[in-house]
Amino acid sequence: MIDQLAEINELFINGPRFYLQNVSVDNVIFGYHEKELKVLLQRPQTFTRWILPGGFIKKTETAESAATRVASQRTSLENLFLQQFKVFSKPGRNRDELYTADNLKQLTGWDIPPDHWMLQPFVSIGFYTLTEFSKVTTNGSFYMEECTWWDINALPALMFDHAEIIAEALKALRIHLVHFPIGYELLPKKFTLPEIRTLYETILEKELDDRNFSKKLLAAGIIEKLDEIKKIKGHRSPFLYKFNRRVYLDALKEGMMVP
Amino acid sequence: MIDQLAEINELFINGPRFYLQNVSVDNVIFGYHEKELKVLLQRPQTFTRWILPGGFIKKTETAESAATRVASQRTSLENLFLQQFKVFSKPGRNRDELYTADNLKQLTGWDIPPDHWMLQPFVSIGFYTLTEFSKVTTNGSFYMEECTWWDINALPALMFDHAEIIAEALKALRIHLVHFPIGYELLPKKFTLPEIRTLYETILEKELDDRNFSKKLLAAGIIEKLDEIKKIKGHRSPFLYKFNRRVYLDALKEGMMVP
DNA sequence: TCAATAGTGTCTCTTAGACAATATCGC
DNA sequence: GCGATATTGTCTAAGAGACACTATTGA
Repeated sequence: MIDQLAEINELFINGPRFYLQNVSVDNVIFGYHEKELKVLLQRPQTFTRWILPGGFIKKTETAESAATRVASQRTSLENLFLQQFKVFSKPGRNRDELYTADNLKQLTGWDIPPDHWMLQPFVSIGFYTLTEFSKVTTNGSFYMEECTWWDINALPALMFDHAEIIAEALKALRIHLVHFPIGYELLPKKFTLPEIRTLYETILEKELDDRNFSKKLLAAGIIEKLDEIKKIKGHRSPFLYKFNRRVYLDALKEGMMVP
Repeated sequence: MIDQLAEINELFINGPRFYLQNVSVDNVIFGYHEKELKVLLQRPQTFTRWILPGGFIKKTETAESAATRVASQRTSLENLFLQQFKVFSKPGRNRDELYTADNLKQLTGWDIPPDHWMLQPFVSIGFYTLTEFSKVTTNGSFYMEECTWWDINALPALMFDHAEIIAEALKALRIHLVHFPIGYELLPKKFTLPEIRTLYETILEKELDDRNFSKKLLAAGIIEKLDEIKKIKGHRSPFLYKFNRRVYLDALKEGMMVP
């Protein structure tokens, strides 16, 4: 916490010395767990609306490192693979009636002049990633009262253009999903066919034919059947499968159509 | 020219007031003409290496408008559709042994202090577009001695990380090409089958089967055969075709596999 | 008639997508 | 046996890709 406080002081006071100005990163961290797709949002203590986890880029790091750093400061997630998907640059995009010098002063205790660098226009580089949200512990940063998951279909009121950023990230995720396999980081080592199919169905918000779906993944060699079943009460127990890591990674590189 | 000079003065002196700092746009403008794929580059008067047409973003415009503005300042191209493809942010990416305060002073006549805002680190938003290069007249900007087309396979020495930006843009263009039709802005209203096939072959740097290629475009309805031929000396004259604009635009929206 | 290029059809193989009956488990 | 869910195969249609001969023009 000391470190974090020191970093925040540095940010407010010495920001322009260490950080790039007029550019930020915003992370859309999608979390999946048991048929639900969620997004990680945070709310600064004194604000009534929510924001994406985001931050500024140090002069000594890439945008990707900045996005990864921001994500791991807010959550227990290390080494997330965050993917650039779009730059948002509409003039006025980071003006918001809540985001004023007064409110920032109230939030931080610092005296923020109206021309403070953080109140300047910013273009934001959007990143997204997909993770298993039950594994994530969120640690709200110093000024953040809350940092929690929200269902993708029931988002709270957001600040700035962050609703638009989430919408664009979802579009990007779905396009990505159709061309590349997903699931390696999201499912347990051993999983069932209904589990992986439901994952796809949840993200795409449409039903997939069970026969065709498994046929395709098996034919491609992406997943392999194990000699075990998962005990489930009340009905037939499903077989377990595992990813073939090599084929999976090849498909990631080369691309393939999935659903 | 007066306008341009005024703008450049404003840029050097009042840059931080009107322009975003630490962010720029760089345009990879691909030009196609008769089996050749080229890239538009410029060279500042006193420099020995080349750069991409690029510039800064005004606080009152989007990154897209900035890219379009820059492109139309350097060429006769208005309303180009420039496509964001990646942000480049490696620390030190815009350091270059040629790009020093001294050299900038020599180039511009202005007294550039070593901590001038243009010498600060910049992340750059990469845009690309594809155009017919025979239609383009280049007007080098004030400090640019030359602004010319270079063959994609014989690029000159470049400054900064611009060689990498071009390589990434080409990757993006090729992926785009496989999923969406191109050619509308690149070919004359009436064109022949060999012409459009050669366009694809040039960009992809591989041969396409002439029968399958035409079959596909015709079956999709993207192009339509006309009742005219193009007179060519020395051998059989090819038929002319035109795009079906509606189908073409639909394919642009929906995506399709082309080659 | 030759050189150069354009035009065109068929076959095979793979894949996408539609579709429904049977198996297992726990109660 | 029943309720709940998992598993699995076949058929058809469309598309991808391989492949080679004929047509036209002008010199």
